[in-house]
Amino acid sequence: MKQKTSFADHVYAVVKKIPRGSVLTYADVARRAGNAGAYRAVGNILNKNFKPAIPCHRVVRSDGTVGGYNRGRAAKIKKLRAEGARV
DNA sequence: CGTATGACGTGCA
DNA sequence: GTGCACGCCATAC
Repeated sequence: MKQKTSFADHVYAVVKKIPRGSVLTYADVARRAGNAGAYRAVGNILNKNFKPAIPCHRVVRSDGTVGGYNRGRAAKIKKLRAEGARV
């Protein structure tokens, strides 16, 4: 069957399902996407295929640090803090 | 196909 | 606790 869903599509689906006030790590997203260990690709895909419908700002590093954001880490941190995330 | 890149993760000094 | 280097996987060229 044609795999219309690439790893990136899974990542988007997972990130889109992140509830407000919760944050997942890149490793977590990669695990849910079906490719644990591909946390490297997760960040890469989000960075190259950023979508406004995806709360990618809820994806942080395993350390709890924000990491990066196409709009600026400050905006991401501010958003996460507004939701109650610890950054 | 091979090389280069990256919003990462872990280990070590 | 901080900084540097290596390794990992997917995507782009």
